[in-house]
Amino acid sequence: MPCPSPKTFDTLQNRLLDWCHKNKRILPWRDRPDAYSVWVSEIMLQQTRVETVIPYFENWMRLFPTVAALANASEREVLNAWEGLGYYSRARNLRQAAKIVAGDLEGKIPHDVETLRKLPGIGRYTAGAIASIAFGMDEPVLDGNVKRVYARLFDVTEAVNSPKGEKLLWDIARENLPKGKAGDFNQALMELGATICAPRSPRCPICPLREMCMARANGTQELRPVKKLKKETPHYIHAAGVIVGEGKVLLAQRPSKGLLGGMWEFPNGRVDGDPSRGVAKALRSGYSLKVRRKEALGIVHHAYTHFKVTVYVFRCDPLSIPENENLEWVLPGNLGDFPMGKVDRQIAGMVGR
DNA sequence: TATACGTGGGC
DNA sequence: TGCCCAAGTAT
Repeated sequence: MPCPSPKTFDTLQNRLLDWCHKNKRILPWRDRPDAYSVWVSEIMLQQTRVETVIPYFENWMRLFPTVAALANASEREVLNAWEGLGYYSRARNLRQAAKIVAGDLEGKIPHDVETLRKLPGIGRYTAGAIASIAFGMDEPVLDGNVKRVYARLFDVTEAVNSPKGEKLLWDIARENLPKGKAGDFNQALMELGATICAPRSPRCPICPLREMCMARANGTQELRPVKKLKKETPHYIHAAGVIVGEGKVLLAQRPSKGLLGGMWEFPNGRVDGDPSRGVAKALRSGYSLKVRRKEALGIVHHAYTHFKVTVYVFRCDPLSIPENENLEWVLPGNLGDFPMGKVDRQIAGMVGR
């Protein structure tokens, strides 16, 4: 009987695991094997770069070191810690989920994907990531990195953001999962996608999967993944009021759902023509505020995912302000206590100048 | 099933 | 400058 050659073990899984063991980046959550750290990092990393997440993760762990600490924190504290990270429903969902774990699950984070997925903010990807990385379960993950790696490696021509493409890729991810090593393998796949198999200019010459990728895909790598295109974003004109009375400015809290849910803002609204003519009307129709426009304070441009805005900012005098729990007079020095999106944080910087 | 949801960096 | 992209989820 012939002796098995080393090539016998030279599988996709072994190549990737071996490469990752030698080349993986040092990341703060990788020093913390506890499930809560994995959970928090996975939520923060959704649609967000590693370099952006690192300082937020470290600060978060100082403020909310355990599930119980997070469950006992206020929404305001949590949103303040999240400010600047974007997709703020992640923060509110994470806090809600922590309350469920602390209150209904004896403080124990579920090990299985079915129970994990019942928690707000945990979808198919995150459930697989927590189950495999934190608890050693044999569960696949499929994120943007894994989609790209597999789309190139297996020359997937179906759009990766179509239902058919997603189903195909989840099947591929499950079929290729090495039993007992799912956590390390999933991370290796994502690490490869992030550092070698990049969206643009993939570093194929130094890829550990080069031979098998070339053998299967034969030069189509740069054409993958295929994506359905998205539509263009509209551009809106807004007017915002810095309403000053008795040394304080008026802030409004946004509804808990939708854009910047639960965050605070300077009252503002969309205007059609000249912003200086439209500002008072916009604040009256949007907030029932009656104000008199004074001087212009500045202009803020911003691009959200689905639209762009140009915001004209005016100082205003209050004429009639309703009693409303979503409205609050704030000393300029205390504006930092109120979680805000980027646009309103910039406007806050204009106050007092 | 398509769309909404933030922000920052690269080219 | 403008567009693409990034460890997705909820509705």
